[in-house]
Amino acid sequence: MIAPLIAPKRSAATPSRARADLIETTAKAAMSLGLPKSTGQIYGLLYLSPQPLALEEIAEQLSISKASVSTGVRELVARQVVRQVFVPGERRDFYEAQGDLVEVIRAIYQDALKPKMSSAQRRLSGLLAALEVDRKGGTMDREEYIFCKERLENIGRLQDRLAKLLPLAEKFI
Amino acid sequence: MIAPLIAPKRSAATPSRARADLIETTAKAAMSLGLPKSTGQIYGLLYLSPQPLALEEIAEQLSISKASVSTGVRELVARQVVRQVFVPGERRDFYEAQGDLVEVIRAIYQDALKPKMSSAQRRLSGLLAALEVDRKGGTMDREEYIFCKERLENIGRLQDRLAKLLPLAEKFI
DNA sequence: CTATTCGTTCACTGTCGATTGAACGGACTG
DNA sequence: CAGTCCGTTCAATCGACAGTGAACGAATAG
Repeated sequence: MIAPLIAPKRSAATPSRARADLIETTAKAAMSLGLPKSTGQIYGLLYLSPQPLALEEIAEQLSISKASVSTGVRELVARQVVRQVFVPGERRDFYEAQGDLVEVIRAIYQDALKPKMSSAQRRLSGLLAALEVDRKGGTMDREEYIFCKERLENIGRLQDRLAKLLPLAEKFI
Repeated sequence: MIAPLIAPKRSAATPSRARADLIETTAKAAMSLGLPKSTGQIYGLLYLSPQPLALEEIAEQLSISKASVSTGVRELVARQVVRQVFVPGERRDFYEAQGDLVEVIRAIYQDALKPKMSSAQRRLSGLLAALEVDRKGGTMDREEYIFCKERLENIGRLQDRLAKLLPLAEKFI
């Protein structure tokens, strides 16, 4: 391939203000959720793209490496926040955002929050068991034992209420 | 001060299994919330302590530096998750955990979630304004404009529903 | 007034993870 | 069968941040 004398300097395609701003916003949102910044950028770009985008197009427009896009997109697809779509006559993979944000939240809830809730329940049982061991073992005097048991049971009550609230909230949204 | 020939090797006070487990749990919880691990450990320790603890006692029992405890405790007090209590006849500062976890959640909601919601509302308005600029400026064709506007308005609708849900959830808990 | 006790601040260090370029493997094309 | 085109993986790099030790300042005790 012969490069033109004066490089076109394609400054990451159309520099739309609104797009740039949303991408910045989703990037920060991703970071505050503990996800890589680049992953948030990818979702922001796709969310405002009428057509599905190929891996390399995403990398170009965001000025990040294909490698980052590859891993980021995989994460987003796993979380059902981005879909891979087949484009006839194209060999590359194309991606589009899950536009319905309610579905996004629902997916996060099912895949992340819900499992955490039940694992937390199990862990609390383990803690109460460990507390019994401590009492029998004489590591803890009676007064202290009662205090700790009370506090641990408070956690349990909160978990129960949260477990009831979350499904309700899911319906409300 | 003269050190004893054989150091007592005080292995961080009473090694209660239940305490150690809860501390590990709160440490992980803190990390998954983007807070330092040590901050979570501090709250876990205080949550199961019948008496308020001094700064140095916390450092000893957790085997972390006083500096870490100082900053961690400050953060926790700012979030109203730990209280500083006055102990008569003691010069040192003592701390105890806010035992009512519902209050903890309420404080987090008031100080973190609620402000984020309203800032998000403002940011969305800015995005819609930027979109108008893009249209007038010819950066974006009509079809694309309509698509983007639709998507941004979807975000707005979701924000509205969340803004209604959160206060409801607060009452339910 | 001097010495000691406490807590905070600050510069530094080590660690962890996001990002990248390069190499690789697989699938289509000519 | 070469020659591309794509996507993934891997080692290396870089930056950010938690954690530490030491120095400092304030408050109290002797």
